[in-house]
Order: sequence, then C-alpha cells, then structure tokens
Amino acid sequence: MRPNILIVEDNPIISLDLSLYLKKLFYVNIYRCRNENEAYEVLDSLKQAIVFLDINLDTKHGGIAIAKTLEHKPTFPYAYITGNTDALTLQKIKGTHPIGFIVKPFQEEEVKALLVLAEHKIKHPVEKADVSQATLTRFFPDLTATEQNIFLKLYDGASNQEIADALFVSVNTVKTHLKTIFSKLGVSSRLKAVQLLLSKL
Amino acid sequence: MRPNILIVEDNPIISLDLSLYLKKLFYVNIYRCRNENEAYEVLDSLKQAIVFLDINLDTKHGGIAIAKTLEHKPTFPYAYITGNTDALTLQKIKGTHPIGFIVKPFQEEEVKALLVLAEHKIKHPVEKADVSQATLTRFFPDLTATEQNIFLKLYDGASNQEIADALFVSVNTVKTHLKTIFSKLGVSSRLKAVQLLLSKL
DNA sequence: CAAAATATCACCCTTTTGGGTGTTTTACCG
DNA sequence: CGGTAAAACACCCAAAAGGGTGATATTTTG
Repeated sequence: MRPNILIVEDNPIISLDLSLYLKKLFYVNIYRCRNENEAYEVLDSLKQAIVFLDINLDTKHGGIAIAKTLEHKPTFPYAYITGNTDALTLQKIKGTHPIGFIVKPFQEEEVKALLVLAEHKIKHPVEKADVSQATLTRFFPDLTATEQNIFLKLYDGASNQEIADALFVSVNTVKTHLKTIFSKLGVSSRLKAVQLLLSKL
Repeated sequence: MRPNILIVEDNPIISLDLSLYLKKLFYVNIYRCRNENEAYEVLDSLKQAIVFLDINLDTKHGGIAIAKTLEHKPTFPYAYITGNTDALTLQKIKGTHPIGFIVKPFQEEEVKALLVLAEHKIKHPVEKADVSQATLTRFFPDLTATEQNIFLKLYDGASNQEIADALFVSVNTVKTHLKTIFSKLGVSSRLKAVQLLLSKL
C-alpha cells in the first residue's frame, strides 16, 4: 500500500510544487491543507501518512503544534518546510523529531532521501528502544557481563525461574546475581531497576 | 560550551564550503575528515559533536557505517550530506536516525534548523518517554481512570504499599485493581505489564 | 604466583505478589 | 427506578521475590 501524503502549507505555489513533484514519484493520495484545522481533519481520517509541515504557518503555533501531536504517532513521520524562519520559531522545534527539513526550492535528492526514511518508519512503526549489553555497559559500567545478561532478561519481564532456564543455571545463582545487581544499582526491586534504566535511556 | 563539528566528506570543496559556513555561525571546533578511519579517530577523542556524513563516501560502506555506530550515542547527532545518491545506497539509510539531510548547494535555512535540533539533542541527550494517562488511554483503552493511575505508579516502580499510600486507599484495593489490570492486559506480573507498555511505546 | 573478582550454588527466612472469592457503596445509563 | 460498572475493601493461600550467610570453583589481574 502506497503511503498517503499530507502537505500543510498556506503558500499555494509551494504546496502545488511539492505535490507535483511527489506525483512524479508515483504517490497517489496527496492531501493539501492550508491550515491546522484542515490538517487535523485529514489526519483523523488516515491511519498513516507522510506529513510535510510548513514551519511558519499563518496561525498561532504554525506547523510545530501539529508536529507535537504527531510526535507519538509512529505511522505519521513528518518533515518541516522551512525558509526565512525567524530564530524564535526555530527554537520551538526543540524536542520535536522530524525526519528532516526541506527548503523552498526543493532539492529532489533530499526529498527522495526523506521519503525513504519516512516509508521505512511507516512500515516499521514500533521501534522499541532495544536495550543491549552495550546500552547497559554505558549506563551501568559496574555490572559484569553475566550480570548484564541477567538484567536483560529481567528487563524483558522474565521471572527468576525463566532467567535461570534461559541461562542454564540454578535459580539460586540468578538470585545471587540479582542481589549484587540490586546493590550495585542501589535499588530494591526488579521493577525499580528497570525504571532506573528507563530514566537514563 | 560550543558543540564540536565533524565533517566527513571526501570532496574538499563541499567540505570546505560547509566548514566556512559553520564558522560564520560561530562554531569553533570544526574537524574535517576525508574517510572513515580519520572520522573514528576524531570521534574517539570527543565526548560530543554534530556530525555531517557524506552518504556516498568513497569507501566500502560510506557514511552510513559511521551513522550506525553513532546511532546509540545521543551526544552525536548527525546529518547526511547527499546528492546524486543512487537508489541502492539510499535504501541503506533505513533504520538510521539522522536529524536530516543537506544537499550540495547548502540551504542556509536548512542547516540552521538542523543545528538547532542537533544542539538540543546534545544538551538533552536522554529524552525519556514520559508515560501519562493519555498514553495509557491510547494503548489500553479498557483501563478505567483509577486503574490507569495505579498503572502509572506501578510503572514508576512503586510497590503495592507505596501505591496504596500515594492514592490513600488500602493495599487490598490496590491489589484488586491490579488483578483486573493484569487480566485486562493478559499479563501475570507487574514487570510484564510494564514491558507490554514499553513494546507499544 | 597470590590476591581479587567473578560465577556458581545451597539454605533459610521474611516480605511481597498474584490470584480466588465475596461484600458494600457509589455513580452512571437507559 | 433498576441494572451495571466502578471503586473500595477483607481474607485466604500459594508462589515469587528479596535478603542474609556461607561455600567452592574459575578467571582475571597486579
């Protein structure tokens, strides 16, 4: 299924220009909106879309407000349309996660690259923060390799018995390791350990 | 402290052009590399940097290999330098998370926007996923308001007693709610519940 | 090589959890 | 107004987790 495209841009020349270029790349469902309300209407009717947001939309908050609502919708990757953007507006993008920016005379190479990333995001929406040994080493350098392995299982929600079975050791061994892990991290329960990691992630 | 800049680009004209522009923006520590090995050397010596990676570097893997090593280093945000990039190379960026792309005749507006995002990432490297009632409603619409509150405390690593104290109810009440939460989510332990949420986040 | 760290396991004991059953009160809905 | 869902609680029981002490190989490292 081809991804939907949503362009939120009040300048009709830019909007049309972009949509024509995307049509050339065989995108079929291209929605063009001129303001926030129109955009929300379209967004509510779709399950996925690649969104292009004018960063200085003529309304109160511009495209950044829309960006924030898309922030936690992994099937709606978005890019900003910028150009002559004042520094103050630019500061507002902090904390948002666009796949990129495009500027008035669109660089086709760039748009193509953005689209590759966007389509990939839509197809693989759930990118869980994969916690690996490397991650643990970074945040908890005190943990030994075995302790890290056990922590990873614990993080996955495994019980002591499940950890023991997975690592071919006795439950007692797992418990021993857990004790040292907890004491090294300064926590007193497996869930607090996970929470500690999450807070650093 | 001003962020470091690392440009990995084999075309000296592009490299110089970009570095001059960044100098105009008062970036001081600008490192220019022509290949992967040089890049790794510089990277190893720094704790943070904004990295610009030539996507079709003349070596085996191009800048994408470097991107992958930066993927889990939150203090090294990176952008790709693209242009005339073949579709095959472009496919390889899937799964990487650049802050954006810049194309040969650099659009200053765009570079500025990228830098804002990059600096913000360096200053706030750990962006924890804040889980709110709204989040829970989205993923677990079956949970009632009280159940969501309890889930939030649980997610923070609280024990049953701590939850009870925080919500001014009896531990028995907490346990009752937890039972229905677990059965609604189809899990059998608090940690598995958290893990389920994380997998959807 | 000797000391220190790591990994393995056992036993005991207390606290916490998870799960079952059942009651009461309140609030909302048609 | 009567049915239903939500919220609050109790009691019981078994399983799991947390924590203390102690022991024995193996590996690492100064």
